[in-house]
Formats: sequence, C-alpha cells, structure tokens
Amino acid sequence: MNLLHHLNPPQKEAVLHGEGPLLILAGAGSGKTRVIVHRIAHLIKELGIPPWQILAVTFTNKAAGEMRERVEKLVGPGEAPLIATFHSACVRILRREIQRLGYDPNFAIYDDKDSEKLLKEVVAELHLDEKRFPAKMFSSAIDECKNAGLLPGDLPTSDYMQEKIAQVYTAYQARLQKCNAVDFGDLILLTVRLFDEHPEVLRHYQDRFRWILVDEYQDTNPVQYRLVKLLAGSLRNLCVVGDDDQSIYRWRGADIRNILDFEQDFPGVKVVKLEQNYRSTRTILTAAGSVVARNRGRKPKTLWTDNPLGEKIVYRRLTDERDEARFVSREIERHVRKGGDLRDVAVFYRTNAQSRVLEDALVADGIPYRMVGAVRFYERLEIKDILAYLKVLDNPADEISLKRIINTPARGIGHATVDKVGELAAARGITLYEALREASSGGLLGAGPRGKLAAFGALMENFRILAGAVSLAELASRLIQETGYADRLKGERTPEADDRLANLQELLSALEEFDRSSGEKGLSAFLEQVALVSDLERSDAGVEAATFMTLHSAKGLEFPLVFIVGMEERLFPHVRALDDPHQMEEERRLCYVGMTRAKERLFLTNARRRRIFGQEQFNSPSRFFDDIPREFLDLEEERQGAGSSQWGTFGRFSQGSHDTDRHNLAAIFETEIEPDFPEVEVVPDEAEDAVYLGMKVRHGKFGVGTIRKVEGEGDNQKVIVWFNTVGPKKLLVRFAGLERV
DNA sequence: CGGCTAGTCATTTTT
DNA sequence: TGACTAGCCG
Repeated sequence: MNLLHHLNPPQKEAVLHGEGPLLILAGAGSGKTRVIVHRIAHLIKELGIPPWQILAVTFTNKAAGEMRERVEKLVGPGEAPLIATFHSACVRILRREIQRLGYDPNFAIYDDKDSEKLLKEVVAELHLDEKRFPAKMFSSAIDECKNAGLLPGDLPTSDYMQEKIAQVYTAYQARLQKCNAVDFGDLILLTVRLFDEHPEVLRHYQDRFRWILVDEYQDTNPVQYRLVKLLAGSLRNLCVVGDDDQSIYRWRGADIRNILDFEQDFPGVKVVKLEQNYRSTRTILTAAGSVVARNRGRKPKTLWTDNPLGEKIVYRRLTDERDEARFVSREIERHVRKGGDLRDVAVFYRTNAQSRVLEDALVADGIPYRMVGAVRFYERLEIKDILAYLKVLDNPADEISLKRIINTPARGIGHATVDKVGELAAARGITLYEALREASSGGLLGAGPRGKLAAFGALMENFRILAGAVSLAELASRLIQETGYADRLKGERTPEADDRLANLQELLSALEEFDRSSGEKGLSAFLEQVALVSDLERSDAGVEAATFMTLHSAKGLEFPLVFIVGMEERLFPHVRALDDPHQMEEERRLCYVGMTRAKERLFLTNARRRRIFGQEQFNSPSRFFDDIPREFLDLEEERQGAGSSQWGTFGRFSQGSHDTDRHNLAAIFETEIEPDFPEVEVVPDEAEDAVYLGMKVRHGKFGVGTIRKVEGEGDNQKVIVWFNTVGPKKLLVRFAGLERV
C-alpha cells in the first residue's frame, strides 16, 4: 500500500520528514490525525524503525485509542507503537521507577476530590483558618505549581501568602507520600523529577523512545514541555502537532508559548503548515477565520478550502433562553423531518448551566439527545465507595480511601475513634491501617469501639486474602454483599437506591470485562484504568441522538450540523474575560474551535433576556459577530427585506471603542422574530395499538414508567410517560426506544 | 448517626 | 435560581 497516496503536498512533507525536530501547524480540519498516523506508519514501514522506539502522546484516551486504531490499520494489528496520554505514559514509567523517589510501585492515583480531602486535613493540621485559607485555594495554587514544574522548595517565600502556599504544598506532598499516593499533577512532575535526579534513568528512556510525537501540542503545559524536551534529548526526533488558534486550556496551565516559541527552542526545526481544510464549507471556514484573525498572539496562517460556499450561517436573536432552546429544538426537528440523522447534530454552549433549558426543550419535543461530559460513572458516590474498598485492599497506606470506607456502611466507628487511631498512627509513625490493628487490641479505646475496629480489621484482612484468590468481579461482588452495602441500599426502597444498585451492577460488569480482556493484570491495573480513564466507555455513541456539550469538549470533533447557543456579551465571551485581553483572545479561539466543528450548517443564537442565578440579564449580541462578514450571515430581517443597508458599517469596529459601538450593533441585530414557538398542536389518538394508555414501559435513560397520554400517530406519535424516577416526560415514540414491561 | 437547614457560590475541566 | 456542603440537632 502506498502510504502517500491520499496526501496533499504539505501533508506528504510532514510524513516524509526524517530525523530532527518537526513542527506541524495544523489548522482545523486539515487532516492532522491523518498526518500523524501516516507518519508513524512511514517510520515503521519505510524507515524500518522498530515500533517500540516510538512514543506518541495525546491528551485524551479517546484520541489515543483512535490513533492506535488507525495506525494498526496501516501497520497491522499489534504492530503499533506506544500511543498513550501524557498521564498514562508517565504512570508506566513511574510503576517501574518510583521506588527511587521513595514511593511503592503500587501507588494510588488520587483524583481531584481525593486530593482536596487530603488538603483539607493538611490545612486543619497546620491550624490555618479554613475561612481565610480555603482548601480549594491551595488546591488550585498547588496545581498551578505542578503545571509549572515547581517543587515546594522552588517557591518564593517573600510574601505571606506564598509562604503559606509553600508550607501547605510541602505538608501535602508529605501526606501524599505517606498514603503512597500521587495526584494527577504528580504523575508528570514526579516523572520529570525522576529524570532530573536520576540521569541514568533518563538515558535509559531516551534510548528507548528515539522517536517522539506529541498531538495537540498547543495544550501542553510547562512540565509536559519539559518532559518532552528531556525525553527527546540530543536526538531531537521530536514531532509536535498543534494549532495555536485552538489553544483553549490556558486557564489550566497550558502555555501557548510552547508552540509559539518552538522554533526558538529547537533551532533547525522543520516547520510544515497544513492550511487546507477538508471539513467545512467556505462560508463557515471564512467566518470562523475572521473571528480568530483579530487575535495578536498567533502564528500567521490562512486556512483555505476547495469545498463549496455552502449555506449561510443562520443567526437568530430570540426572546429568552427558553425561546432559544425551542428554536434549536424546532430546527433539529426540521432536520429530522427532511430525513436527516440526529447523530449529525451537535449543540454547543459556553457554560454547563445552559444545558438544562435545552434538555427541557428537547424532552418536550421528544427528541433524543446525549450529553457529553455529564455525570461520570466512576465519580458516583456508590462507585467511589466500592472502589475505595478495592483501593485499600490494593494499597493499605491509602488513608483517604480507608477513611471513606471505615464507616460505610455504618458500623459504629465514629469520628472520635478515627481521630484517636489517627493520633496513634502519627505518634508511632505508622500508617492508619497499621494503627487500626494496634488500636483494636491495646488499651487506647473502650471495649465497644475496640470491638468494632477489630471486626472491621478482620473483615478487611479476609478480603485481602480473598483478593489473591478470586477474580476482581468476584471480589467486588462479595465486597458489595458482605459489607452490607447492598442490603443497605435494598432497604431504602427508593428509586435512587435502585439506580445505585444498578450502577454497582454495571461496575461488576466492567470488572468482568476487565477480568476477561486483561488477562489477570490485577487490581492495581484496574484501579489505574479507573483513575486515568475517568469514564466507562458507554456504548451509546452509535445511538441516534443529538449531542450536547460545552465548547471545550467539542474540540477534535466534527458534525454536519452545529448550533452554538448563548452568543452574547457576558456569556460568550464570558464575563470573566471582559477585562482581560488574554482571556478574551482565548474566548475568541474557543469561538473559532466551535465554529470550525461544523461541516455543513452552522446556527448561532442568543437571547435578549436571560436568567442567570435568578437574575434577569439583558445582554447584547456577542462581539464575535462584529468580525463575521455580513454576507455570510442569514438574518431573518433580510428575508423581510429590512435593514440590510445598515450592514455597511459592519466589521469596522475597533476593539478600543467597543462599548458604545456595542449598542449600535445591538440595535442593528434586533431582528423581528416571532417571540414564541408554541407547542405543536397534536390530536390524541388512542386507537394506535403499539402503545396504549396505562402501558408500563422502560426507557433507556429514565427507567420504568406508565404511559399517561398518547398523541399523534405514525412517525410523529408522542407519548407522555410518567416515570418513577423523573416524573412526566414527553417522548417521540419513534425515538424513545420504549420497551414493554 | 443521619437528616435537615441555612449559608455559600456559581466558566471552561482532556488526566 | 438551585446545587452543594458544613454544621447543628434529634
């Protein structure tokens, strides 16, 4: 197979580049992944590089998975190199080497919640006032430090606050180490520290990974950059791919300078620009480009496309957010009526709070949707509880998990008891788990608590023995039963408790699957996957439903039909960005990312009036409209033949005089639109035999319910179902996938 | 221990 | 406005 066959000249150039640093500036929709995948295949198949000498790094598991799949298609199954996220690549290294830094190889990985809990304890121990020094503040400060690659000793102690942060950071790290745990930031930072402090280890990995590729390079933070630079060493076979215009994670420590200054940092670098877009219509691409073109800190580039001009971008200013949602819902319905597929539709918003009213509207119209990044499976209470048991079995030093389960379900071990054991542990310099055993025999506690601790200790010891003997699914199943966790939930007899039980069942299925596919890799491996993957691969990706997500999670995706809602000043761009030019540039990039997700049709909407935190707001249209050439927009007023001449002034506004101009523009954008989209009139029809009043049905999302009303017939038939969990829902029978119970 | 209430806080969140 | 949480009381 000819690897170069379907590549354009710059793509070929990037694929064929040999040794030495390579920077690929890949605009939106320019075939970036295609280039990386082909480059990897080229290294292996043409240059004869052994796959194990190649390391490809991405930011998400999803991206890594996709890339691996595509590489395997080119080089054959099992022949792909290590393609991993930054975090999982680091875990791999740390599992082998972390003893050099004073941790055990079975270290736990704390998520944000776990580490904040630990931080709270640290703040309390240092007798700091929680009001003046909230744990959250330290949490983000420490996170920033870790992103920047700073150890506690690197912090300036000039002012009081800095000093406190350094103090808490130091104590926090000590506590983490005592728990034999690391947080997300540590995964990267400890790896860098390992390389700094143990040059021979670094040399080993430099020798191993001779070819390195980094995807989404614009999102790397300074430690990640340092890590990459260390690994690339003197061979400098480093290929980074990114787009400065799509850098939207500055607030999380991503440093856009990593990509802007790459050429200075790696003299002699080969730079390839991928500027042909294969995704969007010319209208969409040009409009998006004009929004981001206003930014100062960007690499000059011009995206172009051979695609047709396509339809105009629809702009609508609606009365309020509910009206806006109904508009979206109606347009989606129209798309479906024309024979369109719901999987082609995505709705993006700036803040999660906006999703709710959209959900309501789609539910009311019976249009199925799925929300990306909503409640994560592994973050559910009951799942975290059972996982905490597993974590203690795997790593008894894990104090946070131990404290979580010691009285869950309730077994009469209160705070006072735990505190006493904690003091004992501190005094003896042993772990809480070890102190447990001592306290359950010594004279520290009264007979009651002592007995309860002893019982808990015995329970855990039994499970530890069991853990070595049975499968993970079996272990967890017995854990759920024998700790009384299941009984407690069953006793509640509420829909919520039933949900929880169902979730636990799902956890068991995930464990079974892991037992089957991973070949006895064991508890540590499973917990690691949980920590790093954060969500269960849900099989609903192929379900016919519209997709809702924040603009941030939209990066890397594409849809034929895209809605961006809430295009208003103070919402998008967000209020917090209004007085910070750097943040404003990021908002612009975010807008660019959102718009360039659309392949064929783009809808931009906003609301004149919006309730935010119970407050009415009247926001003018987003300033991003200032930069979209007027001829690319479909405004309703145009159809009515009004006001088009006013558009001559469009686009001339300078950033400096924004506020007054804003009002002019707002006036221009006030378009005559039906204030309301009334509910569809429907004729009840009870003769239909597929569904009937009073029928008990099950819905994939809402569970079991009873049909209270049937409306319409054929494709448009709707039912109102009274669900046990969520109450009444109106559903389109065709889509609801109702199952008779 | 657990259930309630009053007070707080509200951008985005790949791992 | 509404979701979450710390702290109090039964």
